[in-house]
Amino acid sequence: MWSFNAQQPIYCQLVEQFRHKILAGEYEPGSKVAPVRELAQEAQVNPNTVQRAFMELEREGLVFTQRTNGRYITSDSELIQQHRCNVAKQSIEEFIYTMKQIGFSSEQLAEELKKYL
Amino acid sequence: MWSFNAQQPIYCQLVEQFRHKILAGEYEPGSKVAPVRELAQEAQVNPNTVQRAFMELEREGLVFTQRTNGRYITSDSELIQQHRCNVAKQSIEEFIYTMKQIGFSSEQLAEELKKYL
Amino acid sequence: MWSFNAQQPIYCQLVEQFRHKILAGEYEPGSKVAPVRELAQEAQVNPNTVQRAFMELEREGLVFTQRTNGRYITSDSELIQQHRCNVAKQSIEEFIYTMKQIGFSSEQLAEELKKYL
Amino acid sequence: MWSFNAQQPIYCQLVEQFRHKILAGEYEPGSKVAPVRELAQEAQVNPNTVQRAFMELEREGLVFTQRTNGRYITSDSELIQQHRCNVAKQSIEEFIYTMKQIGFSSEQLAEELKKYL
DNA sequence: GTGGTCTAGACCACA
DNA sequence: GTGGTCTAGACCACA
Repeated sequence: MWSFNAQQPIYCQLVEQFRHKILAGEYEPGSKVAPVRELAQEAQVNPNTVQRAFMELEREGLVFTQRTNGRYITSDSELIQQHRCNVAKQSIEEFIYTMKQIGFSSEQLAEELKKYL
Repeated sequence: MWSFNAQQPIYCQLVEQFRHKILAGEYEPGSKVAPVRELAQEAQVNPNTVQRAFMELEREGLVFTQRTNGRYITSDSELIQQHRCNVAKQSIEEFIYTMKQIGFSSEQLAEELKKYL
Repeated sequence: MWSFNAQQPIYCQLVEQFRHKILAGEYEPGSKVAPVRELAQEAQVNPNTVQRAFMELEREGLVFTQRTNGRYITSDSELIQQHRCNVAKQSIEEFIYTMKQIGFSSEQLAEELKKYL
Repeated sequence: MWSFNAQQPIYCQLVEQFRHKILAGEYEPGSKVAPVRELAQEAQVNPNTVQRAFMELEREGLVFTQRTNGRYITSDSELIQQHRCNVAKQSIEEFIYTMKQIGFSSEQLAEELKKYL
């Protein structure tokens, strides 16, 4: 379930995967997150690395900590929507940028995409 | 003309930008490449960094060195086409992967993309 | 009425808020304090947490327990005055310390303060 | 020169002290910051702890990293001014809040402050 | 039991 | 040489 590449820091990949699960609703708003140590074991990484990933997600407001009680996914579904739109936008823009850079027109790009959908 | 972010090694960003210019035909097949020192000055980076970028492009076959005479873009336009398809494919797959991960269906994804084209 | 931040232990915030109410005379000297369970419910915290806050206030002498009869605010108004002066002093010194640290002179500090009074 | 209390995490105290030195101009805008390892030894803490403090300062934009070359204080003196005003404002508001809470009027507060200036 | 902090130490990429 | 990442492991406060 958890796999990492060597190009990017593990904690960054953790952040991205957690974030996407939250944005997809796979982790339900308001639900409790598994303990750091448990996730660490599951993902086969050090608890500190998971901790660091959550620091970032908390900064983004997608997750919050209840002292001594554990972590929770935000219940603010509007915030989740906002983040989802942002990630989508960024993903689309990066995609278009690359395709144009290697010489695809808007039409060719859309045409090419269809083959993979 | 040359700009770099701090997240990624500069030489990687150079490779990507050179590659895209080759694949887009901006650097013509068979044409001579400017000397490393010149490019280094132009991009405001260390010549070693440009050197390292070319090592990668040579490994990919997009560029070759003629001893004592300088570097050239490959004339093998089929190879260029292949690379162009690969980059497009990879870009498309990564795009689709991310969008699906955050809960977009194929239709929604295509719909959303249209807004930005 | 009771609100807490996540940066500081709740019992510390309770201590501070109780103390300030005593020092301001909002809780009258010699008056009876509401039962721990009641306060806990009112503040939406665990009774143990309120208990711990009172232990600290008792250590400071601002509150005392009459076995089986409940807790009372001290009647020693001189002690209250002393504490009030201490808190004020500490607050002032910390304020001046910070302002000087970021480069405000005594005059600038006083000037700046006026804007907010 | 570097001293820490036990109430607050060391990395937070480091952040605060670095920040104040930047805001006071003690660390000049654009100047190079000593290497993490050096600062760690100077402050008698682990390099990771210093590292963590800088992560926060970078997030605030007061400091930036030049890959493999070291860290620098921001040259954006307007940003520094903004932060300085913010810290001052927060410090003043907290000071006023506490003093009022323990029963000082604006006049009494100003009066009391004078004694310490 | 939960998260938070800190250390010692290793290893890596970059330039 | 510089910063960045990661691990193992210890210890703490809180509730």
